[in-house]
Amino acid sequence: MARPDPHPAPENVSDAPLRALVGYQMKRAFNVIQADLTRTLDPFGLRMLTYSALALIVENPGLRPSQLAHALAVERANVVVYVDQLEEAGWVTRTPALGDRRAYALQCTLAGRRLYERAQKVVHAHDTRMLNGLSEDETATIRKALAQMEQQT
Amino acid sequence: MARPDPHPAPENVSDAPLRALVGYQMKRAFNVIQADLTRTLDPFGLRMLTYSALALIVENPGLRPSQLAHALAVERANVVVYVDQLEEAGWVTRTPALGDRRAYALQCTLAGRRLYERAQKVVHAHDTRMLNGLSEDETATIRKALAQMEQQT
DNA sequence: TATTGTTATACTCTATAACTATA
DNA sequence: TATAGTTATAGAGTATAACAATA
Repeated sequence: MARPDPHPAPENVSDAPLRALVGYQMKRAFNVIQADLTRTLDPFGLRMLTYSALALIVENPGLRPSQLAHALAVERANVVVYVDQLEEAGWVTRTPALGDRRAYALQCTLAGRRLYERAQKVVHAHDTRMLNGLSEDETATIRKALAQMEQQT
Repeated sequence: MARPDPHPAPENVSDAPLRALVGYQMKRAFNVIQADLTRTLDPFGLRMLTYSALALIVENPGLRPSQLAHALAVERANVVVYVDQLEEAGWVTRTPALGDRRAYALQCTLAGRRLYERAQKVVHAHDTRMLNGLSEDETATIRKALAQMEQQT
């Protein structure tokens, strides 16, 4: 007579111990947001990082790549790639910085500025959609908490 | 006579338009948390994903890889790699599932369970540290918001 | 036909190390 | 010596496509 399966597949998978971790919830939420934002920006030829880099260059003409790296909280080496892509697409220019021949001044082109303005609309709409159903107080709390987590070493 | 630099480096880089996006704040906070958790788990030979996979296997003996993929919200193909790593380290076993010769039942070993219990402590401490200074109400709000963002398509 | 586990692959994000030109 | 930009590289996360075995 056959004995019952010693390892039956669980019918209800419990992830309670993981769900208890805010860090785990953050990861899951962020993955969904990231994927959604990637789809949102794809028609513009941008990704979250190239959009962010473009935004900073539009807002801060003459920005140096090292400043951009610091503002984005990534290594300088990675910024090179983002700027390469933005430059190849004709949205950003590198011009030699006066007064320091090692450095470059980043500027957006007219096409770059216009692209940013169009993309900004959909990004903000995406962000609003993400917060759909949350009160202003709740949103403020989230902003505060995220800012604090970022500081927390 | 030299004209002034037409592209001086901005003295204060403005990232206000990006900071206005909760998605951007999420990304920054998550990067910090992720890096910190990676360092926390490194001494155990685990990463966030292998820790999560191990947790689910410990809590749900007999779990199928496809169930694990669903629970982790990743593709089945990626789960293969996590289970490979956990199996090679001797923390998890794959045994043929009775009743479906395509499937496997995942089980943790005694070493796997003990590792999980030790790692769980530091992970929970990490999570608590991350929320340091936030009230219970605020934490509850964040949990609610994150859960909702994850649902938001 | 559909599903399970798997392999192979590609793209992205991130970091580190080392190089060059310049400061 | 130190810094700015760069190149090369490696590890990790994620997704898609396609396959064999089985349902």
